[in-house]
Formats: sequence, C-alpha cells, structure tokens
Amino acid sequence: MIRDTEQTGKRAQSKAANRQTILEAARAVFARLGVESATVRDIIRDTPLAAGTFYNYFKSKEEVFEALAVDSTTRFRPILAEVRSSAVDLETYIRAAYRAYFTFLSDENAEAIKLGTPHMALIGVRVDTPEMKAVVAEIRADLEARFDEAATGKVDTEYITAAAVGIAREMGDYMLKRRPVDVEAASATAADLFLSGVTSLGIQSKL
Amino acid sequence: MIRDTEQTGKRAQSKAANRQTILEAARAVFARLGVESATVRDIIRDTPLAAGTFYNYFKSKEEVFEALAVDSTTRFRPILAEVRSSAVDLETYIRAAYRAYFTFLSDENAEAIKLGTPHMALIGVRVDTPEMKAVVAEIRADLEARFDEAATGKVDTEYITAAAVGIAREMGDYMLKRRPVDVEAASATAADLFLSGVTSLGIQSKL
Amino acid sequence: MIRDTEQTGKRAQSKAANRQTILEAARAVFARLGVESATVRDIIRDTPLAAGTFYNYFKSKEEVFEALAVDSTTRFRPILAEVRSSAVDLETYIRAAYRAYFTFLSDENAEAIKLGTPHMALIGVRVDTPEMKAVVAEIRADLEARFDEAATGKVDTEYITAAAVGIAREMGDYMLKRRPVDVEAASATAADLFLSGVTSLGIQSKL
Amino acid sequence: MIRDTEQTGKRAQSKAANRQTILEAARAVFARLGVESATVRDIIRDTPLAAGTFYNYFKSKEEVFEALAVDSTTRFRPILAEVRSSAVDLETYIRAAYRAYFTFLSDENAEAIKLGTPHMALIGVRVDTPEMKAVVAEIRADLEARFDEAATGKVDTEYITAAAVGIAREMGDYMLKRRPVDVEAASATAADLFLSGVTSLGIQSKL
DNA sequence: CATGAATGAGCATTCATTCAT
DNA sequence: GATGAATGAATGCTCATTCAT
Repeated sequence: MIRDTEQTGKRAQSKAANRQTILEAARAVFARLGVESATVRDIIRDTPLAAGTFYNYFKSKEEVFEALAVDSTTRFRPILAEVRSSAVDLETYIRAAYRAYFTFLSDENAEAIKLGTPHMALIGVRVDTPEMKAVVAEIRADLEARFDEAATGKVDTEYITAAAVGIAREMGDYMLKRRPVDVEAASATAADLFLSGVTSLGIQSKL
Repeated sequence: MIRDTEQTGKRAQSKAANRQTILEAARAVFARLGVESATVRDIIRDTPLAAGTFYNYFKSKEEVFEALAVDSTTRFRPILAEVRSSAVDLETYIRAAYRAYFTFLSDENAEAIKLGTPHMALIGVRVDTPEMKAVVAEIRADLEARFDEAATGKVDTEYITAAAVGIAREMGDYMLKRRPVDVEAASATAADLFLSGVTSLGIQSKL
Repeated sequence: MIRDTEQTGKRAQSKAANRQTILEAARAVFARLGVESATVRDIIRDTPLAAGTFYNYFKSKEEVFEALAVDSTTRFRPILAEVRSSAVDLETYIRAAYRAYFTFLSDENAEAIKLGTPHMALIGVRVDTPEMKAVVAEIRADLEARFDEAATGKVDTEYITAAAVGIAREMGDYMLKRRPVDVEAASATAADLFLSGVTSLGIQSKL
Repeated sequence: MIRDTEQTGKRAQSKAANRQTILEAARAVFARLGVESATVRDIIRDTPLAAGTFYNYFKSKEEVFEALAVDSTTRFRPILAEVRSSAVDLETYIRAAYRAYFTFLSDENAEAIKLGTPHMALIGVRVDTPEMKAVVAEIRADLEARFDEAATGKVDTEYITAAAVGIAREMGDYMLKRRPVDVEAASATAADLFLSGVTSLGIQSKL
C-alpha cells in the first residue's frame, strides 16, 4: 500500500487532487478488471488514500464510473465541435469525425493497449450515459444539417445516425484488438462505407 | 414471480420443467438487472424453488447465462443458415440477413418490449460469447464468399463485417425502443445503407 | 456413479448387505479424506445406493464412524483375548499383545499403506470410543492380573496402562509411516522398553 | 462470551486487543467443539465482534489455529531449552523434561480443567503441527546426544522417541482427567518407566 | 478533512435431511 | 425399502459503508 503521510507527494499536494487521484485509479482498475467486477476497495487500494476518503468524493463505484464517462465525453465534445466547424461538407465532416473518434479511442486506451487488451474499449464506447446520448444527438444534428432538403422525410436520420455510431463502435473494438492499431485504415474504411451508403440512399451533402 | 399455475404441486413439476423455470427466471432477471449485476439469489428469488435447487441444474450464474446465450444463438443459427442457402447474391443475402436478425431480436425481446425496456436487447447483442463470435465469423465467411474476386485483398473483410454487425446492433437497439417496433423499416434502411456502401467500395457480388 | 438397478450385483444381493456396503465405502472415504472432512455425500457417492438410503441405516456420519470403530475394536478384542489366554506370564503377554496390535494396525491400514499415507492410522488409534476405552480397561486388568502382589498399591496401574497404550499408539504411527512396515521391529522395541521399565519399577510377573 | 469489561467502548479496544480477543475465543471454542468441528462463526459468536472483523485479523480458521499452536509451542520451546541446558545426564534430562511437559500441560488447560474436560489436552498433544514436529525432533536429538556410543546403531532412536512422546501424551490425558491434577506423580511414573526401559535396552547415559 | 477498523448485510455454495414416488 | 430431487439452514467470505479518532 502506498502511503504518503507527509502530504508532500505529488498525489496529495492539493486536497482537491484527491478526486483526480481516485478517478485515475478507477480508470486503471476498470480497464484491468472491468467495471462490473471492480470494487470500491480495488480502487482505493490503487490509491494512497483511505477507504473512507472515497466517500467524501463519490457515493459509489457507479458514480465514479459516471464521472469517468462524463470526463471522456467532455473531452471528446470539443474535439467533435472542432471537426464540425472545420468541415465544409458531409464528406469532410464524416471523414474527420471518424478519424477523430478512432484517434480518441486509441489515445484513451493507450495504456490498456500497451499492457494487453483486457476490458478494452472501455471509454467512449458501449456506455450509454446521458452525455454519450447527447453526443449521439449532436452527431445526428450534424448529419441532418448536412443532408440536402430532398433527404428530409425520405430517410430516417435516427437510423442513419445509429448506423454511423454502430460502425464506429464495432470497428473501434476490432481496431483496438489489432496490432499495430491503425487509426487511418479504420477511419478510411468506416468513412468510405458510410459515405457511399448514405450517398446512394439519395442523400446529397447540402453544401 | 413464476408460479406453477396448474397447481399440481412443486414435486409434480418434472425435472425438465424446473430447469426451464430457472432459465426463464434468469432471462427475466438478466433483462431487468443486467447479467453482471444479477446474482444467483436474484434468480431463485424469482422462482418458487429453494436456493439449493439452483445448483441441481447449474453450477453458477455464468452457466445459466451460457445456456441462455447458447439457446438464443442456437435458435438463430439455423435461421441464418436458411438465409444463406436461399440467397442468390450479396444483395438478397444482406437483405434477408438483416430482416432475419431484426425479426429475431424483436421476437426474443417481445416480453421486455411489452413491459418496458430496461436492459433491452439482451439476447443477440452486446454479448461476446463464443457462440456469438462464431456467428460473426459465419457472417464474415458469407460476405467473403459473396464478394467478387476483385475485392479480395482490396477490402478488409474483418472491418466490413464489423460495420455490418455494428449497424445491426446499434440500429437494433433503436428499433426496439421505438413504438411500434418496425422490423421492415429497420431492415430496409440497414440493408440499403450497407449494400450501397460496400458496392461503392468497389465490391461486386460474385453472382 | 455406479448403478445397479437389476438387483443382481454382488453389492445389492441382500438387503442387509447395504449396511455393509455403506460401512466399506465409509472406511475408504474416511481413509481418503479424514473423518472430519468427509461428508455423507462423499460416502454415498462411493456406493451404488441413493442418498436417502443412507438414512435407513445410519442417522449421521458420526454413527457410521462409531460403527466402524466398534467394528474394528470388536475384531481386535477376540485377538486380544487369544493373547491373554495363551500368555504364561507378563512378558509373553506384553510381547504377544504388542505384536497383535501392530499386526492388526498394519492389516487395517493395508489399503492406505498401498496408496500412500493420507489419514493413516485411522482405526485403532487416536479414537476414544467407549469400545476403545473398554479395551484399555481390559489391558489394565490384564496387567494388574500379572503384576505380583508387591506391586499392588505401589504402582499406579492406570498410568502404567496409559504408558503401554501411549507407546503403542505413537510407535504405531511411526511404524505405519515407514517402508517397509516392520511389525516385528516395532513389537520388539515396544515390548523391550515397556517390560524393562515395569520390571525396574519393582514389578514382577506373578507367574 | 468475552466482554470488554473496562467499558471503554468497542472502538477503544486497541487493535492488538481484538486479535487477542479472537485468539482467546478460538482457544475456548476449539476446546469445546474440537478444531475440525469449530467454525469461524462459532468463534466470532463468542466474541463481541462482527463477522467481518475476524477477517481483519486472520484469513481462516486454520490461521487462528496455527497462531494458537505456534503460540503454545513457542512458549514450550524455551522451557525445553532450559531443561536441556540444565540437565547433566540422561536421567536429569528425562525427569526434568517430563515434569516440564506435564506442568505446561496443566497450566495450558487450567481453565478447561476448572470448567470440565471436553476436548481437553488440546494444546501440546494430539496436534501435528510443524512446530510440534520440530519439538519432537528436538527431543530426539536430545536423546541421541545423551545416549552413549554403544547405543548407536543398536537402538532405533525414532522409535524410542516415539515411546517417550507416546508416554507423555497418553499419561498427560489421564493426568488431566484426575482430580487433583498431580504433575509430580505423573512425571515420576513416566520418567521412572522410560528411564528403566532405555537403560535396560542397553543404553547408558553418556555422562 | 483524512483515516482505517468495525460493521453486518449479502453472496455463492455445500450439505444433511426429508419425502413423494 | 429404495430413490433422488427438493429443501433451506449454515458456512466461509467479501464488500460497501459508517464513524470514532
């Protein structure tokens, strides 16, 4: 057990840093054991903190997980916003968005990738938090904004969005399992397939 | 709580009936609480049986789950096989496969659909059992068998398969959440998008 | 599981033989797992009989053990009686008694000796049943009968008997652990030591 | 039930006190029910502590037992060492050793003697821990060291040691059952008998 | 605020025992 | 009598959570 009684270590420097300490430990533990199998004890054991301290910051393991998911999503959102504002049409948006997502996924799981692949793809995928739903809603809005008028009413944008997201999730899992992790290949394949699909569906980019 | 409605007495239930009772309770509990959170006690509590009885039939929660997953997959595989043998080309295969999957998904979750939707899409999705992996491998083989030679080496069939599966999974979730559950619409959209996508990727159906 | 539904096997031939079947299985199981660790289930599992049948013959594992101990002691008693009637004096009694005991011990544990030595020396040692106490009482009476009058009141025959028994028990354990199991050597050493001891204590054989 | 008589509150008990509380309860429970039959719950039930607390101190019942056995043997060993260094020859060693052992046995079981005698002679006898084996090995070495050269090869020191130990064990049991518990009588009888025995076996003390 | 020992509810699992067949 | 599935009490153990310090 790591102990830091003198309050001089990096970890315990600031009181508020404890929250961050717990979050980091939780991320590592979740990656190692899986969210469901992990226990609060596992998390605090990876921390110089005492068991009781956990409860000064979080009510339960679920709350940490939620915070972690929010955290990931929060960091992804500005990236997606940047993609949005830089995109000139549907194609550039889609290509940039897939690349951004796969890059993010790869970065988030960098440590797990180095170690092996247990419980990979933890963050950013397979998590149905309100924040993730909000991101999906943003993507849907982005798509709709870029579909030409002719498409309105003709296609079901919720399904199209689901398809885009499904491709990202599933391909993301496979990408993480492969060595080397090739973000470019995954991005290109996903974007090619999705773009061709929607185009042939009769949807044209607005711009 | 599942009860012996015919009032023939607990003992009169045949052995096989008890097994079925447990399986049904487990299916319900898994749908309600999620597989990981559910406990053996949760399952037997949903049963008129005693705690110990569970262990006359299954060694652990995982074994019930496995039985349930095998069961679902076992029932889906012949359906997919029928689709395979009836298909004359890539398009008919894809259309029939998506329809088959969405139909199956809808049927499997019929009860959950009626009740509400917590932990929906339990069966057939989000489940990485060996059986499910085998099904995915079958689909991949089906796709490869139907891609023309020109596609060989040009496309990454693992990624393409992942995309097909991802579309199915994600769209399946949305389909189950909508009322009415419209299998036809989901199938058509998924198939249209995927087929256009792969076709534009330069892949032609062999036949 | 061994099953013998046709009632033709040696095992199930006679109804009363079931008791014997259980006793034999119990002896083997106790030797393998130890009395405390063994369960009723372990015993019936080594039997072609059903769980419930056990309770037609014994109330509990302890009762079987008791029966087994009684059985052993019952078989040892006539041997000791023979020794008693053949002995002409203290020395011939002691020598014959130790030899008889070590021989019996070796025979009883023959199977365990062949297999290895788990939970050896089960029968005839370390067991404080009423029967064993009776045997000890017999030995004490035998000793007293052979001590000369001068010894009466001078020595504590209970302690002397305890010493004789203690030597037998402890040396018996060591004898069983050695290979080859040498009954003669153990008997001679035990008898020499005990006889010299009591003789020097001022006790002379009556005859 | 062991209680915190000083009324300082459970929390005020020092950690070490809880460990001691558990050890004492375990000693009592083992004496009452026997080591094998006793359960962890039996132990904590004899304690004002909660079930989980047990596991803050010991991993299992076996670990408590081990701690208890080590404890007893640890306390007996220096006593035996003192006997060894004070002894001038075989006779003084044997007499002092038996007296030391019977005294120790009487002290260890003082409480049980007062209460009654179920599962008596728990400590120091009938317990085949590594520590007890080490003590027996020490005794054997002590004996060999005190046997004259002429005895070497002629007698089996393992058997002789077994005899010495067997006498101690069995006579110890009887001693504890008698009232009053007479350590001197037991020691004298055991030593007389054993010494006469080995002497007549042709063994002379070295000194 | 931090600590970490104590808590006791809860879980998986085993097992002796019963009893309808 | 024999059967063996059902029973449910009991066990070892873990864990989230509390709270005195």
